[in-house]
Amino acid sequence: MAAPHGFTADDLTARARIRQAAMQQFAEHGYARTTIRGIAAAAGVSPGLLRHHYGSKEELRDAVDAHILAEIRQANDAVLDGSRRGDLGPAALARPDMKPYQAYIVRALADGSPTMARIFDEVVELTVPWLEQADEVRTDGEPAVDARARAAVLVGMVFGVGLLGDHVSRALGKNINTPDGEYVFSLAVLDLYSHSLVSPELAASARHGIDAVFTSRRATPATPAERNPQA
Amino acid sequence: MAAPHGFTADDLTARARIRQAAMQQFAEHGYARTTIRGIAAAAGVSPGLLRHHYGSKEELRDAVDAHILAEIRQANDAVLDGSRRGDLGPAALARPDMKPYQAYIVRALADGSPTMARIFDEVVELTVPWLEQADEVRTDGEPAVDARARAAVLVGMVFGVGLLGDHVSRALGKNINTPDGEYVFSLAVLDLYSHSLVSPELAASARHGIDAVFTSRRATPATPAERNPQA
DNA sequence: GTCTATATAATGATAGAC
DNA sequence: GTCTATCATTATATAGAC
Repeated sequence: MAAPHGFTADDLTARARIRQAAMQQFAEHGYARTTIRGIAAAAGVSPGLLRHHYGSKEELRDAVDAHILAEIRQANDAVLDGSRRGDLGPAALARPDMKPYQAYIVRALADGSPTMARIFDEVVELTVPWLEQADEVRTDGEPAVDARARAAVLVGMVFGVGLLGDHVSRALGKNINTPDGEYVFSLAVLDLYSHSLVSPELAASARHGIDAVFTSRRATPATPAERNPQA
Repeated sequence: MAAPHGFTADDLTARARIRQAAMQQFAEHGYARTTIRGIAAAAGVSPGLLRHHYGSKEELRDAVDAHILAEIRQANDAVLDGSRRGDLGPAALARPDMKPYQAYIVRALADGSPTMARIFDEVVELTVPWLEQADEVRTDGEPAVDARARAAVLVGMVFGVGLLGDHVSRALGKNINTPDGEYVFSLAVLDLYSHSLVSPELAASARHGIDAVFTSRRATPATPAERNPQA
């Protein structure tokens, strides 16, 4: 969000500025390295005021989580009817109206926020039908694992890359937090999504390698049921 | 590693036990939340001994980084001749001999370790020829962005998912740190690698959407040079 | 609602004995 | 090489004035 349209940060109440500053600091530095004093300074208020409005550092975090959850719910209801949600899949996080919360969401996930964990799970649910749609045109037989398992891993990868943005930017030669860098990043993600990265032969070989490793390690071959835990 | 084969933790010098405990604690809790006292307790020594052997918390971190870097170099030289390295691509992290370091590497990346940043960059380099190989059999024209850009994003995703292992495990219904969970995880990753996740039509539509967003935001259409920053 | 001042706890760093 | 004891700093939590 930043400030609502037509208003600057100066127009926000101190309470809102604190929440906003906390979101930014938690997203940038993580919970542990963020200090109450740092948030207060960023919000232009005294440390004491944070306690007055939010009680403690942890309660402030909870308030930020709750606020973002509410914003997401509202954005979802406004932008999407239910029938379109399945179109999004793992790209849900990339929606323009999610942009201000992206960094916070992934950082809070890494920090163990239960609220953001729910978001994660919901995006996994969005992703299942998205993968099932791709499965329909699959030409090389049944998937090795069910769609939910693949969705969990895929969403983990898509969310997780946000935690390594500095490294991706460096390797990319462009900062992915600038419009140019974000553009290249988006195209790269889309290209990776829309193409197979290994040949069927190499995939079969890798599959045998995986089975060999885990069969010997577990001393029993995997059953189909184990490969499809949710089925 | 854990202890070298044939030896238990009790056989290691205190210095080595401290390094080992530090690696484990940094990997599990991150640098900021890990305490000197916590490491000392895990290693079964006094906090003072950490200073004696390593000087400070940050120097201890550097020592862990250097040790892991050396282990990786050694494992690379032992297991691989140069010609085989390109086969690995982003799966380099998944190599069995990298297993003990996986969690530390990705956590240290998120914590900004320059040493692990070098590892990241090297895996990106390993991944470029891997993607170029896939490009050779591509049937739908030139990639939207060059292989290095896609490699950067792909490696970011593969490494990044390790930071959200708890959430992936929950969504998966299996702990990916157990053999069963790791097996399902590996199969899911391979399946995602080896299949296109969106139809060509949907990809083209998404491409138009991306171009529309960034064209309007930047007020100038992207040039081919911008889409291929390293070319 | 907002601030200043202070209490309390945790942590990294240090000194010195064995 | 290893430990105990202590210092200095930082951060959160709290109390009370305006």
